[in-house]
Amino acid sequence: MTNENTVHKSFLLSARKFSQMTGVSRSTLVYYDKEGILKPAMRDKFTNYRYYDPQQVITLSFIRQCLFWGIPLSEIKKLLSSRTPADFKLFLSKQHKILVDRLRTITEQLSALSIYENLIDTGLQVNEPMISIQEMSRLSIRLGEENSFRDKTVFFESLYDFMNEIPKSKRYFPLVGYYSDMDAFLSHPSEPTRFALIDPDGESEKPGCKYLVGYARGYYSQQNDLPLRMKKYAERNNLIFKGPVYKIYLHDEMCISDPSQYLYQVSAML
Amino acid sequence: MTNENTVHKSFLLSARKFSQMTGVSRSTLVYYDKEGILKPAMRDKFTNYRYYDPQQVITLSFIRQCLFWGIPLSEIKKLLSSRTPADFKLFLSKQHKILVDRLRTITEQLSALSIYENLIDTGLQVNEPMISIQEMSRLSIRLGEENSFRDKTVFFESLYDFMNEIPKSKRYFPLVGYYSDMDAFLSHPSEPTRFALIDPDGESEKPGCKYLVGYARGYYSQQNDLPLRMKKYAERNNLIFKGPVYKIYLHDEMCISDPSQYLYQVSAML
DNA sequence: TTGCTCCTCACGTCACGTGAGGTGGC
DNA sequence: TTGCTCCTCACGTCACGTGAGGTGGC
Repeated sequence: MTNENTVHKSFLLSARKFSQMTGVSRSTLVYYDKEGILKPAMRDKFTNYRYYDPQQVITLSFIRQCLFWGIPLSEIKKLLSSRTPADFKLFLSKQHKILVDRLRTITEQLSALSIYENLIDTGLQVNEPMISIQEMSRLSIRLGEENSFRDKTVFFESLYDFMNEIPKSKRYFPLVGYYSDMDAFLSHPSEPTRFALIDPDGESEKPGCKYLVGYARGYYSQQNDLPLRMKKYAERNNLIFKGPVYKIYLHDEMCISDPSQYLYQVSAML
Repeated sequence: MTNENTVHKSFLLSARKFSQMTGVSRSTLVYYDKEGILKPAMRDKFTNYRYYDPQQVITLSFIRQCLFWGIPLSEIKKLLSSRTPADFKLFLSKQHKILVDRLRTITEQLSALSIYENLIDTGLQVNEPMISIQEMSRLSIRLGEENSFRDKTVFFESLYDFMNEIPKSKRYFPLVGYYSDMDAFLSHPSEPTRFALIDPDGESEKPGCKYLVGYARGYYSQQNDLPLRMKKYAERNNLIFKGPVYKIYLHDEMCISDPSQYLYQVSAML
């Protein structure tokens, strides 16, 4: 009897061995046993030890692969009991779509990350009080509708309208205030004509050309003397503003806790 | 008093409004409140209702962004209380690496998926009993060490050795049996000289050229008459085998429950 | 009174991980 | 007796979701 058992077990694997070979923890194996996902091929009648068939490595790798793809164990259980190549082909094409979606999301996230990294870097190197003429390169943006600023909640009402327009997946791109021209910026510096996002897939653009560029700190709806300083600078240097003005936050809520210290860059097209 | 309260609340947002504007559920907001992640700007003294400041939309979007990046709430809490642009830049570059890793993993998964989809498709269209000469295209593979097949557990011992050689992230690619030549395949059809994976990043290759191709069903270590049939076919047609033989499972554990029905393709280089 | 919004509190989820306490054979 | 491997069972985790039961102002 004992002999028979030993012979029988000789090609089976103990829980520890099975765990080591597959890289799946023993507690996970116990869990799969309890849930009926993967029962050991044999149980010792006296010690109740679990013994696995080498074949089961393959079932296990199937389970793990499905889990990686985000399929819940309950679904996997169904798949384990009945699958045909045709079924599985359908299933794989579903997974294919899911992975392509994930890929797109991550690519977008990486774009956003790079943009933020650049903005923060720029902000760290900036000479804040200085106003200067800069050749800036093209920037893809996503432009919102025109703002109305009807009642007292001014800034945020409009911002919400804008935020609701854009798909959720895009909301992590940095926010831009767009002013149709320098007059709009001068008369209402905290009320941009439109909101925009820096978005590599955006359909609008901030053109690449010469800009008059200044920096200041403050919260979104806060006012200061930057508009006037830029105007005076232009007058002294006989500059003429020929297009829209962009307000871009270099250091915003992502990296600064105190809203009064947000750092932004204003660039007015020349 | 009531009046003052109303005036005060006029620019604040009720829990429902705040939830709607941000797309974050109310139960999540309650949770963040309890955990001290995001406390409402005000609480009504009588009803205990939560009221949020429009500014808090921004803090919330920061939290959500971090969660998306896989940062636990406990970490986010720390980040919220103290962050400088320089800190945050470091933090972002960490996240950058994580995202690049995820991207690579998903790209690999997509490759594996496409390979499986192709194999399954091929298997569905195959005329099983037929042996034929086919021009096959090049295939990147990852070749393992030579097998020894020392004791009784033959097939699986060697398979484990091979599986342990390759990184875990690669283990989902389809398995291939590699035989150094036709004689090796004929004498030990269930004991490949080496194991291999179909892997686009593999350093070895199954060359693109003419092969004698046959199909059969059965489990990994199972034997049948395919080797002999291929040999006879070659003799009748005066074919000479000039290189290794590859055994590729078209339908394996991924799509068939019954191991005796696994479908494989054997291609012998001509 | 009814309907509305919001509250608190307890429990569930999902795929495990982590001990505590016990067992059988060398 | 000690050390080893394995067992079972209960509870924790993490970021919420889901009710149950209650409240205050129109």
